[in-house]
Amino acid sequence: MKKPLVLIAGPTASGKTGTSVLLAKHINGEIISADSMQVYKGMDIGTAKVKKEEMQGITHYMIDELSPNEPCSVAWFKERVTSYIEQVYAKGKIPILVGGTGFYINAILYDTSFDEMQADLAYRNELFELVAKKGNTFLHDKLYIVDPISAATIHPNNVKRVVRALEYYHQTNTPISSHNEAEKTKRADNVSPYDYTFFALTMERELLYERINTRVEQMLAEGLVQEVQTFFDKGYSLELTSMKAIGYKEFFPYLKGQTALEECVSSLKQNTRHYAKRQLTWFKHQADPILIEVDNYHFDTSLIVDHMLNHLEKYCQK
RNA sequence: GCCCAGAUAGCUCAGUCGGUAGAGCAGAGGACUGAAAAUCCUCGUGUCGCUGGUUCGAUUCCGGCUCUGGGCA
Repeated sequence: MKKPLVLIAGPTASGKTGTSVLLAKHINGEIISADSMQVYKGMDIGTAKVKKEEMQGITHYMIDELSPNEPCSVAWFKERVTSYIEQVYAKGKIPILVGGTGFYINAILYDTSFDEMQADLAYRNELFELVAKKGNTFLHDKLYIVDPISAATIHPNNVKRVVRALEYYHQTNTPISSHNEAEKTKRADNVSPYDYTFFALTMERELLYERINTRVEQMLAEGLVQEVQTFFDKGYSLELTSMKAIGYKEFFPYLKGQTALEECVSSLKQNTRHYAKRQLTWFKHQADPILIEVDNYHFDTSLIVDHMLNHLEKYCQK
């Protein structure tokens, strides 16, 4: 028998946090974050991490798991989350996976398989040096020889992907395209280890952009710049995955004294809007969630949760 | 009041030696399977300020006007 899993996704600033806590109270749930940046300790304001008081006694997992100088990856994330999900079941509760990182959500939902192998960083670097010397097309041609199917789908300029495909082949001697095919089939066939209900919060684009802008202002008022400053002072650089987070990377030029604060702020807003758009594209095409237009509910969390409960009747004991 | 420089896509601007125009940004759409808040792809018609004139033909040259900067009084 498959066990229940509730998912709440949505772009940044769509109200996931409040909604998820309220829902958790109704269905005796616990929350697992599906956010690639909230896993980092100390990155609180910029990632809009749930505050203690907002949790309202609901247990949250996958927050503050790593130090910002550690790398993060889907594989690691999946392993962690899977064990947390089991913990929640053991308590007789329902896990609610909440977050904006679609890639991570799908890994859980469709049980994407990852080999045990570690990333081969040395080989990656080798390839990056090669690109620097010989250009994008050269590397892409190299991929074409071992994995023409991937080469056909991956654009030569998408160096990161080309490198990963080559790395995969280097490690396993099989093309990543066949692995991808297999994983895609799982989604197409709706194969999931869970009896899941997947919600995604959306709203009119213009409204979302407005909310993003005001949220950035709030973050600044809460001391976002000082937060970034502490990492900057520790010598953390933009090389780190964590420092590539929106809300952090934008302030580095300011802290280095190269750019006016105002400029960094508008680029932060800009990047957030772009990000939200990418998230929406993901949820529209890479998953098949129940879409909830939160503006139709006047952003009223209890109305939204009521609506969710209609889909979750079977889990409500009362 | 006079002089100078501008006025072209939502914004910043390029350009047309006279044949009705194009970049960046914004915006929109999309991809994604061990970096994903990352990475990458596609999409540009607008009374070329208004108005006369020259011309087969003006956004482009000439005149006037309006507006916006800057300078001089």
